[in-house]
Amino acid sequence: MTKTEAARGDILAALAEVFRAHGYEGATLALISEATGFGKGSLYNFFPDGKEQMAAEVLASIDRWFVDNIYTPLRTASDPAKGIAAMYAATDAYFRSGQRVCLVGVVALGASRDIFAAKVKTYFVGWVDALAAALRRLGDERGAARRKAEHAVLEIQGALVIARALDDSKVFSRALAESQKRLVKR
Amino acid sequence: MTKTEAARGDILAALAEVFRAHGYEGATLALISEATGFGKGSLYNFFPDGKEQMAAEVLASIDRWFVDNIYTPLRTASDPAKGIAAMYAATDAYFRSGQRVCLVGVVALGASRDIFAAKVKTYFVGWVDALAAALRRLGDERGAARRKAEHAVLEIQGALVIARALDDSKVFSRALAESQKRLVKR
DNA sequence: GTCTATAAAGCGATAGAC
DNA sequence: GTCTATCGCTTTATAGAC
Repeated sequence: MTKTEAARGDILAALAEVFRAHGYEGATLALISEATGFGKGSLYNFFPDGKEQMAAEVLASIDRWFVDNIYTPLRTASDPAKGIAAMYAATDAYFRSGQRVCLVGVVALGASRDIFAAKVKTYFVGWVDALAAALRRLGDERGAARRKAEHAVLEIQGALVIARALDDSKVFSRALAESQKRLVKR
Repeated sequence: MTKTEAARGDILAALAEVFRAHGYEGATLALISEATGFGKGSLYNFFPDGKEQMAAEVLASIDRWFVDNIYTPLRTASDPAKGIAAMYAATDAYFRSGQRVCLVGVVALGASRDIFAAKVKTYFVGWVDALAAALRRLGDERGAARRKAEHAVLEIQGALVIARALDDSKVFSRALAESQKRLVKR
């Protein structure tokens, strides 16, 4: 990785936090400028197409992170059950036990969904598919694996909403633990 | 109900749709003016404190609707199982099989959560409590009823995210049906 | 009560100096 | 590359005519 590529990664990480905290509509260039430490001129040098490009690249970088750190390990783990356990652990860490919101989920619920529909779909389909593959390796039939995987991802997104709404991170970690237990057991 | 109270109800309904579609930050007075059919001057005559008051009253009206049409029936149904079935049916109808988003959930995930934290909490606590009361009447022990109720509400919110993300309303209705089955059975 | 006109501030985006 | 200055537009909110 070159030096400028690494710097771009740092900028995308800061951008992601701003979009997470304020949503696409609420993330102003003033907030972005403050969070990244770059003036507007520099930001438009990095992202000629402005805010939309920033969000698109952030979503792409999040998807990349999940592919590398969650989906691929889930598919290639020698023990699928351990792979699933690692997924839940990584998910709890990534979302800071529910104190950090899922930007892709926020975009899915918001008005900007139409602009980023393809990226939103890719993210969730990737998650469901990788989890379903692990469940099949655990012996589940194709349809059951898909259905259970979709439901587990749904539970994670729901847990983020409820944890934020009740302002209680224990709700999130508990929901994840129960989801995992349910997934491996039945 | 007086004539002006009914008119205010109509305005709040139109306001709710705008906030649902664009979020708190994205709901501009221009959009609100178009949706309600009132000029900005009239809007500030109805809501002297502007956008924040509009959203606060919308959230209050949503909570009132859920108390009247979901929480209270859930508590007073002669058959708790039928009360729960009615809740799921009303929920599916209210959210238009997942094509309509939950404004309270959207607010919970967004930056405006801090402003409306109390109202968000009231809404979800009211739902969980009412559902837990029905489950207790079905024979569940106190802790189990609470835990299962919280999980069911979590599933509804998660289903809204996934249905919007995958752009598939079948996902929502199917998730609700499975949630209901799971809740009454075990 | 409802409107139009307008204020004051903030918005995304661009130009141009360095 | 990064900045400051600025454009043109939109934002929330207010004032005042009717």
